[in-house]
Amino acid sequence: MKKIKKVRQSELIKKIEDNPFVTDDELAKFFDVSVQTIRLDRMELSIPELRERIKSVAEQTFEDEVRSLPIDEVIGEIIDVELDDYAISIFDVQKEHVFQRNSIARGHHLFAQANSLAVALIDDDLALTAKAAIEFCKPVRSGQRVVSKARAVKTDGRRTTVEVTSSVGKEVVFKGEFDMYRSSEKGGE
Amino acid sequence: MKKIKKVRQSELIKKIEDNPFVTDDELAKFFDVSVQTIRLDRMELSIPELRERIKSVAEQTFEDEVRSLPIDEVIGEIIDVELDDYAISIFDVQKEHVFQRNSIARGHHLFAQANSLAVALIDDDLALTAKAAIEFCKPVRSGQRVVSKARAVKTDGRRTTVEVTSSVGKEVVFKGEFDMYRSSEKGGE
DNA sequence: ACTACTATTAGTACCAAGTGTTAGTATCGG
DNA sequence: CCGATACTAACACTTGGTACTAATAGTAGT
Repeated sequence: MKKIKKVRQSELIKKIEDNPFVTDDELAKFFDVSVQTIRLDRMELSIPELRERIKSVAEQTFEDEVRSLPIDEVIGEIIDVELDDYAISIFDVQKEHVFQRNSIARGHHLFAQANSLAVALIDDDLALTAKAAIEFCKPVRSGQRVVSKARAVKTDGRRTTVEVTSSVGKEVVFKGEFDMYRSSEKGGE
Repeated sequence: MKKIKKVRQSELIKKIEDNPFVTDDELAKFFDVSVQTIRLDRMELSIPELRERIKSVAEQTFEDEVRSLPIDEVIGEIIDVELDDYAISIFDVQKEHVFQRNSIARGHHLFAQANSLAVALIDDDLALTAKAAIEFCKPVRSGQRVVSKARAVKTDGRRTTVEVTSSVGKEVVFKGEFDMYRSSEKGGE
């Protein structure tokens, strides 16, 4: 005997979630009902048609791709910099930067903001991070704006120590000490 | 005067790459030619139709999602994991991960691989990085494959210390000690 | 000037995967 | 047995195309 409506509909949901690329026709054959019944089910469950499903999946990807491009360029926006002295950047935490489960920002984004700020601070063509000691003081959530402040505290030949503090409002969320390496010794200016 | 064919076609490619969701009709209006001309152009350039474009974008996402479903949001590809013990991931450094000037991988990518591996290693819904001490031992370049190995070395209540070592071939390029926090204490097994 | 050729436009038939609507049939509970 | 719910069927219409044919405009070659 055929499955009862409720059962079919709940299985339909799973089926479509599992493979959003399935057509009404295929579903009809699978459940051994008419295409119309599948359509009615979709109506009742307000599941959009195949093309809309595919489109929305594609739109997600596309937006993600577009948004993750500039991540490599500069993480956060540098709003002030005095080379070999201090630098400030801001970074707006958005949905794509957080864990889906708990909407807490993934550590590497905060690290990336601080690290790239430390790199930007060094007045040299080739600045690399040699070591770092970091601390994630408080979780950061989607929608929050992180202000990162970097300060060069010590320079010794090709090594520069940079201290970075990131805050949301007045609360410190991240602290790091970056040991930076440069290709040439700091020239006297 | 209208643009010559060659020009239109090269712009058409950009236009579609830029926004794969554009219809022939919209393109026809944009270039002020007939829909048929756009279709002929697509044929010549072997650009698939709207739905196929969208579908292929969606398929990518879907495949990606499937791959990262259980081990959510990891940088690099996890190839082995034993929860609360060890984990291994690989990460292929590509052009977009390096500084343009010197083609050396940006630190935060190596950090991200190590950090997300440390997160994946923790057998808990909510794993966060509290502190980390890291060292970039050797520059990594575009095209190289970084193998990252994480090992849980100490667990004390909600704190777990994870040691991560990343190598290219036999050479260690990154070392890190991550102090991870979990939402619930590790259950005795 | 005539021909050849390219680029463009127009129009037709067709397809997939639907929507929206109306109508008819089955089946089950009370 | 009646009526509600569930299901099926049929038809017109929509989008965004493919595939094909035919007509036209402009340009170059000889």
